[in-house]
Amino acid sequence: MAAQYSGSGDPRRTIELLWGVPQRPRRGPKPRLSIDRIAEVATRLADEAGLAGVSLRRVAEELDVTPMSLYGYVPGKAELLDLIADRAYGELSEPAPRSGRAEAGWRARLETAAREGWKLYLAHPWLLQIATSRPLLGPNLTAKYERELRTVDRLGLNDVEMDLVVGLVDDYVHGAARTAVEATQAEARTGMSDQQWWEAYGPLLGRVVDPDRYPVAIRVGSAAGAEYGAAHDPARSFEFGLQRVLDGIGILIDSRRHRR
Amino acid sequence: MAAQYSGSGDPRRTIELLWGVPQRPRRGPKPRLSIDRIAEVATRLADEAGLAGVSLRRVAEELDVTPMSLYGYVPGKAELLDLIADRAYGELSEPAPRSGRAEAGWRARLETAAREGWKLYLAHPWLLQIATSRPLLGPNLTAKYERELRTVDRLGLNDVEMDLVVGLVDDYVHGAARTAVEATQAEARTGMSDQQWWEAYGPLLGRVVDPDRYPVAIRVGSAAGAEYGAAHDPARSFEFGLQRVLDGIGILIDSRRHRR
DNA sequence: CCCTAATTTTATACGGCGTAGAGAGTTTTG
DNA sequence: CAAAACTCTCTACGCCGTATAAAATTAGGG
Repeated sequence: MAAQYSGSGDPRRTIELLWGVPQRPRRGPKPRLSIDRIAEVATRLADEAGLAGVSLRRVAEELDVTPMSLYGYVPGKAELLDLIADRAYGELSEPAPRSGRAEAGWRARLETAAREGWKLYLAHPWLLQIATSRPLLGPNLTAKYERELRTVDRLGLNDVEMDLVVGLVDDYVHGAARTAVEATQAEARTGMSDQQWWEAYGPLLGRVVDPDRYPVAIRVGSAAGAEYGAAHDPARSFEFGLQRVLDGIGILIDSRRHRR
Repeated sequence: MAAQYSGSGDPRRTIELLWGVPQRPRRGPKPRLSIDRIAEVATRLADEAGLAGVSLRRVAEELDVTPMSLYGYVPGKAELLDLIADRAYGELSEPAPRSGRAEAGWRARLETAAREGWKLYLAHPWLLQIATSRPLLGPNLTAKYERELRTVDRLGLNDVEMDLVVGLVDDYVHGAARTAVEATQAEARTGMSDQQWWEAYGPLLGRVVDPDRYPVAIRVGSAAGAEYGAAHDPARSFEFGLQRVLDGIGILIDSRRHRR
């Protein structure tokens, strides 16, 4: 899988598309489709078969329509992907109201936000592959940013630090989710469990690897494999890493608090 | 760009390919190419034009050969991508010798390892898009794992914790590098600087966004934008996040040390 | 009411992709 | 020197995104 192209067309149209600016038709035949139905189908295809399963031709077929007719609704594939990405972020909950006293629960709130992102990526793994260069800036991704910022508002951090903290958590969640999804998909694609795979090809690997070159890797790899019952335990890795990240953020927040 | 497929073929062949197990030809004409030359060209194309710029047809053309002839060296495109990925990881330095006293410098060592990964991803952004489901397990990625594990060996962490710590750092570096690369490529693709982009489309965005819904995002976004002189400052974000991650890991290491 | 302008939808086509299959050419072995 | 083993080429299939032009459909203005 590869990060997919995105947003190559006219940004003006893209923005209008994402934010649902109504279009102005008067004269011609009434449209048989809607942007929503198109996005819905594209999302379903992506969920079922990954981004590779989303082609304009397939989407059109599902809607009983010529491929080219989609271009009346969407400037191109890149914009369609942007659209379904932002829609997917819309599955996240709305921002909690801004509470008065923020001090207490920042960690629980930030943790919840991170876990929601994690779950979303596992539910729609293709999200991880959609390149959001030019930060997408759809309504739902913006809402996610807003929600995450609120978890660290009024803690003594300045605005730039808030942005950095949120960026750190997002980067970590994205990276961890990617690892998890790849582990999952490997099993789905090869039809072998981790254990089967290692039984089948471990010996071959053993014959080819020089153990003197990778002593720690071999030791740790086996220990981890034994403990997980697999090569990885993505959920556990995520939780472990999240706690460390939050610990690190906690140090920063404490230092800012004591300074006041 | 999309996370690209990887490793769909026979794992046996893939492993042999990655680890350079010599093939056994006796009879036929001598090969006009080599796996190395093919990988070299593919890497160059990826560096120049991203993964999308790598096609077997283009690689073949560069080598003055029919596309199909490549199949004599490589089982398919997926394996070729696996191959150039592992080769790229080979640009990283060799593992430092395992020092006797490890206690002191774990933080500097881990920091260096993280920064090397970061630099590698910026040098070969397509690495971020190659899906390493079935953890690739080439010699150079294994060496990277070994090297990173050694930075946290003999600090009181058990083997599983060492694996988790290294995984955390890798996930974070990957996520942060992805963000950085996307920001960079956005500028390259649109031919507009961040500033130009915002000047051109900011007003449109302002007309379409409900400011009551995103108060904190708007405040923080502007503050961050003003400070960075752009929408993001990826290098600064990376350094900031890395320090927080290391702080968090430090807490864990301290707690384990005191327990002994 | 009908013609015309605006709009949607279709048909066809181009150039790209990965790779299957069959055959031609080349080298070594018995 | 023939045959086996191997490399390489040719052709072809079914995908892809989308450019272009023509056909079908609707609404407004005279």
